[in-house]
Amino acid sequence: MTFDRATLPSLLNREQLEAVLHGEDPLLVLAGAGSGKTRVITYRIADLVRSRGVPPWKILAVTFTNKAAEEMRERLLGLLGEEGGEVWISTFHAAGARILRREGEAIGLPRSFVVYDESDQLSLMKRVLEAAGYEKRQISPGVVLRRIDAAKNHGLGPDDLESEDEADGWLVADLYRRYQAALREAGAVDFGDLLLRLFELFETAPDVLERYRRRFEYVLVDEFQDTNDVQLRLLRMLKEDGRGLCAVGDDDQSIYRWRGANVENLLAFPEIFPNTRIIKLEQNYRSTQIILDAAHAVIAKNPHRMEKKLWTRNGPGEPLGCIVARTEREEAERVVDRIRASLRRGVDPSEIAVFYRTNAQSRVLEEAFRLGGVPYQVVRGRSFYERAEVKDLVAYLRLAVHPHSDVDAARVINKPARGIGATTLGRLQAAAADWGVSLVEVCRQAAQVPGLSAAQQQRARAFADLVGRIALAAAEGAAGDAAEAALVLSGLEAAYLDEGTDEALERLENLREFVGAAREWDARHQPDPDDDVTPLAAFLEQIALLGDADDRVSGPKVSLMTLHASKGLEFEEVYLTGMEESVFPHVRALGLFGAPESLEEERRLCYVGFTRAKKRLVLSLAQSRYIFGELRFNAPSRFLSDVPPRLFGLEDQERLRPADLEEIDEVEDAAFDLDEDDGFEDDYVIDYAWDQRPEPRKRPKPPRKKEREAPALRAGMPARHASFGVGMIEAVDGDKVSIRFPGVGLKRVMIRFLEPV
DNA sequence: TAAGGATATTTTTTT
DNA sequence: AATATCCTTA
Repeated sequence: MTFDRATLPSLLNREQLEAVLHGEDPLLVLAGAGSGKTRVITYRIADLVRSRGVPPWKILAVTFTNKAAEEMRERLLGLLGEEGGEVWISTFHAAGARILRREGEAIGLPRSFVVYDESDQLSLMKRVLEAAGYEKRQISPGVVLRRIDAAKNHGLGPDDLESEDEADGWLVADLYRRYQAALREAGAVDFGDLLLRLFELFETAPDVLERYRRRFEYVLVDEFQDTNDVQLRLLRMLKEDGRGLCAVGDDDQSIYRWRGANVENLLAFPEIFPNTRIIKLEQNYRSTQIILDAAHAVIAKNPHRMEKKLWTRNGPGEPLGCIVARTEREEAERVVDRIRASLRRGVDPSEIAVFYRTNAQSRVLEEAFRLGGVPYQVVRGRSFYERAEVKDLVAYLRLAVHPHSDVDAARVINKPARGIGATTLGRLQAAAADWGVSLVEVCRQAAQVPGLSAAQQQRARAFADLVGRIALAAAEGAAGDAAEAALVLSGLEAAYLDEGTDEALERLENLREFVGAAREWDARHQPDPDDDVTPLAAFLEQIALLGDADDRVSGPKVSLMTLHASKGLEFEEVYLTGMEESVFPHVRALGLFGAPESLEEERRLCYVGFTRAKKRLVLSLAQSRYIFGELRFNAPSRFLSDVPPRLFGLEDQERLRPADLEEIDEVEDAAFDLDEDDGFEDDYVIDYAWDQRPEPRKRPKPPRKKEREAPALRAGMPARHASFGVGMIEAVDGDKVSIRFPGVGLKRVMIRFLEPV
């Protein structure tokens, strides 16, 4: 597939075509869900390059997630071939990191700076609080960090906070200053800094700004409704008059207000940049009319929005589905049952998704999927790199690149245990504060530290030594070699092997997988001659910014994710779970807790969720659910009653009553023949479940595990199976039993999937 | 100093 | 329910 301008009219509708061919004046594309905005952006870039002779490296395309960037890059490669790879496509944050890496020395940022993620920030803030002499109980590091982060998103420094009317502004300002100083000492930046310090760079070094101004002749920004104030400021610096700037967005899909996103940026775009051409894309190519009507019914209740209504030629489609369960467990099981029915009908598992409001809801769902033997995949941003053992190894590697990173040093100084406990660490940290040097440096000069015994001095020196040796290995080789060296030299490998428990071996397995990921990265990335950064430093940056490298998923699977993670994706079948007041909309958006604006954001989130579905949308709820380990009874979500009953197939009714939902639910279950036995489970489902790699994080308590693994079962005993219900055992054979379920017939199933009655 | 148990605290969403 | 933190004991 290559690009040819002449074919565009046959590929695009009138508005899309206009957006693609539009000239240099600022352009704002208001693109409803599923209206083909990625298509517009990619074709516009292709047209700039092929028809208008713009060198690809003069184009910057900014996306909101790394996933979106990846997808766009692929599409461009398809349209433009190799040249497509020369377009700069990345998130704002990744672009910031890249520019700071090259130019940051102008504002005192070392070339090898590390990017701190949330947990790094937290440990740093804890240390800051301690050093500042605040009582631990009085100030929560998390709260302070949230305040600082909010300030950074608005482009505010400590001084700006001091003048705020908030009574504790001075306190936050004080901690903000100390926190920044600590980051600077560690040679680190946090997420907010990637933007804010870029701004600082452009302000202090006009020549640098000028270079990038000239370089980025065309800038395209996707998901513009979710940009924050600093991002807008950066754009205004790069494109003062807006010429060559194209923003694409949808105010109805703004769901990151809590992170500093400001819809006003989108609404005010035409005023900020004079001569803006506005193009609306309202034809939807993704969903059925029923799904669009449902989404519209929910979003229309928001007062402040640019009125637009999506339409489609796809036809009405089938009515919405509905599940009313008694408990969250039952909800999960019923969702899985319906999915199994769909799979039997031949729907591709990768075309099915289950959404939820909070990550915590995934646990029960995962269990149900595992028990039901349906292949699934949790789409989580960065779970792998958040595992404790992986973070440990990363800490060693970051120390190798940057020995000043005290957070990392403190993390691994006694990992594996090498006799440097809390007391010794405290003394070392005190000395580091006194002398104004890093923890590793203090360790090197341990003899000078007051109060250390000879043995402790020796251990501390050995640690400094270790860091040096890993650094040596890292300087020479690729990221993979460095990771391997860290794993072995640190003693982590030996310690896990020594421990020898299943858990330890699993952690070690994760670390080996990490080494593998590093090697794979080495193979795929040739060093950028511009950057003069070691492969290891580049790899570390990539894992700080980017999530799980787990996109090399094997085989088709059902996707589980939060509503936020679903943005930009589409599936034939979508299950939206937890449709209950105070789950969705979330408690914190309701009544006492939330401002009215947060309820509006929940509504937009619902709109986003609905519009992911192409053909079938099922809404589910549980009448009772454990929250914080406490049983709660929640009313059905207000979003359910916003949906006109006719969309559920109830023709002659004005309003939806709770009882109606249950009725629809029952009718549907019957329609799907959920009890049908067609051998599907045996061939596909159950075996698969047995293969599935266990989730490392979940380790059932030993007594329960035992019971699960080997219940004492004999012929004649009853047992319960998650999907088939209670049946009578007829024969036991190794780890399988033959068991007869009423209405299902005789089945051979793994004992593991049975529960005693 | 390390390990294990009791107790407090937490969860909205993520670059 | 699951974790982080504190506290006791060996």
